[in-house]
Amino acid sequence: MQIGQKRIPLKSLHSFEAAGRHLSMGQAALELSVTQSAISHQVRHLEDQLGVKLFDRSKKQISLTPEGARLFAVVGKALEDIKLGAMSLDEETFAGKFTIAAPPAFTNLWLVPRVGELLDRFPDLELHFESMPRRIPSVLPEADLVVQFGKHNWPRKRIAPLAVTDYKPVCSPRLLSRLGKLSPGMLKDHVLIHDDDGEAWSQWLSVVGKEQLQPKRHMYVATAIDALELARLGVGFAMNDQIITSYWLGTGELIAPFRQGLSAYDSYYIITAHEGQMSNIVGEFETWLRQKIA
Amino acid sequence: MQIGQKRIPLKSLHSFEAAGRHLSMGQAALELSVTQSAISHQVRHLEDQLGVKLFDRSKKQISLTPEGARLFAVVGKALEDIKLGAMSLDEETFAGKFTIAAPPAFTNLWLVPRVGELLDRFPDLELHFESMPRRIPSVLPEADLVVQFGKHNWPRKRIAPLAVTDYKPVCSPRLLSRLGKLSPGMLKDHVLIHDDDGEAWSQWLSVVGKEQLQPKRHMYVATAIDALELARLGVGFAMNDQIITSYWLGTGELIAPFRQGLSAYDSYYIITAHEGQMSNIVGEFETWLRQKIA
DNA sequence: GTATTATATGAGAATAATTCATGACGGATA
DNA sequence: TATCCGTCATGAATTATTCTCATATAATAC
Repeated sequence: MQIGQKRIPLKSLHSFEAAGRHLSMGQAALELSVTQSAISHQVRHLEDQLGVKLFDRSKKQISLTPEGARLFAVVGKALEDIKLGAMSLDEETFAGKFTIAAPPAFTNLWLVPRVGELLDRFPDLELHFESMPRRIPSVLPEADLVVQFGKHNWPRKRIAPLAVTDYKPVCSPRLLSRLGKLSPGMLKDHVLIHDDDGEAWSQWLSVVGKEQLQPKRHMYVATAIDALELARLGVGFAMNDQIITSYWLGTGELIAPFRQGLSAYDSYYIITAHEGQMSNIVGEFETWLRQKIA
Repeated sequence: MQIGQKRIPLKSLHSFEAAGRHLSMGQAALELSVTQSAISHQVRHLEDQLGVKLFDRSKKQISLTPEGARLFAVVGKALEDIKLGAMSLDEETFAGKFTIAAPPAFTNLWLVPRVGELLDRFPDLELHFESMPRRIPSVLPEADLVVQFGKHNWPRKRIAPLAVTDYKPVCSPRLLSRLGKLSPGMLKDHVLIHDDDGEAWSQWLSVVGKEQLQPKRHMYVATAIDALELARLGVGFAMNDQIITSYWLGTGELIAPFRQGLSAYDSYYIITAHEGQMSNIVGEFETWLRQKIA
């Protein structure tokens, strides 16, 4: 496929997006203050460039093809991002405010339990916690300091390793006590809980030589918080790193039944502005983070 | 500010992005196979439209202004998304998959505890849970059924009320036992925990006639999960609806010390495809949801 | 079948992007 | 400080793209 070699005609995306939203070229034309003909030409041009039919025109009303629908979702979001980004360019930022963005599970299971300390350590700050999804989003959240999982570089930002992970399966002790034998093979009778697209489990299974294993069932959640909660309730086996699981391992509500882990699966990184442009608070905060996580 | 009224000249973004990446218009020109002049014109055009200087040209090498840097981050990733989206247009989607998107706290504190039932009730589905942030995002997550907080309409989707909320402050019983008197005024000595921009608390305070109240401190988190966790740990008072708080109220780890609530603050809604295009499973799932939540 | 509504199409007009030729400016060099 | 070099800016001319206009075509409803 040669798509992607070519540059996408960005301008036609405006027409495509409007047409997709209204499911009507006429409406789209109205919104953009051009003629229906212009929309038609633009959409056609885009289809030609991509080599994919985007709309079905067989009926009276157009409808998105599956390909069109997927592109529409992506483009809609991207355009919205751009618009919002462009609109907020000249906004000022309040000084006493400090925002840290981190993966939800990191926030919930690592940061939140340490908030007491944090409030004491930085008594003058108004603290804001934001989400930094594990599936790395298209736009870096606006934050003074971002903790992200995975070595993804952002233009004009500094990235620094924070901590390496040790991925291991975890489950409820109750689930385990029912079973005598303890081998990876037994997972075939259980539910595997994923908070990614299956990558972590698949890697782990191949490390223990069971890449062909078919579990009783798969279940996919959006955050590690949910994955661990499901595991804690005895639904099945989750797979996560120690920074996050240690909270429940500590209380005894989860156990890690297998010794084998994925020690080099991926790491946590810190994203900040570059040295020069970085405020002192950010540096202090980073130091605090590193001390506590060590 | 009138930015945003105008449509952004998408085509110039290509030039801007390349120039920002190389920090050189000449390089950018080379990459895009045009002349340096073309890049210069385009960047200038973009700056004019946005009314913001994007580059500093005082030195020998151009550099992004703070505004330029922010736009660059947004645009860079948005363009990448579009490119990737366009390239992967002809991939297939798997049928036995059922995705439900809901606010993180709803997923974690309402859905997850009922997953056992859910797995029994729908034994043949591969369940996926996605996030639907409370601050309603620009693009509806791709899901068969979305639970959202607030009556926000989406083009070509069906919206139906699911449940009304009853917002009340909650805190740890430990926090409360230290205090004798129980009046909204005492909140001035405590930390207020927000999972929005302060709206819920501000409304509640005005209902109890304390709109002027200055608490000891404010603290902002991205999800209700974190807010409730902080409350549970005794950090301060969170403010949430009963569907979500009932989990911890049930275990006794949180209490709702004030009788006064915000009963009409906002509601949960279900977003699905319209009747015609909706699969049976979605209908069954919705029925299950409604029965359980009643 | 006819009216109606919606999209497609081709040619020309309008607009926008690009080039070309040149100017301007900062930094390096001697 | 004069000169050179590399980089970006600018205006007019050129080229390419986008849009409109006037119809054509197709599906639907009556």
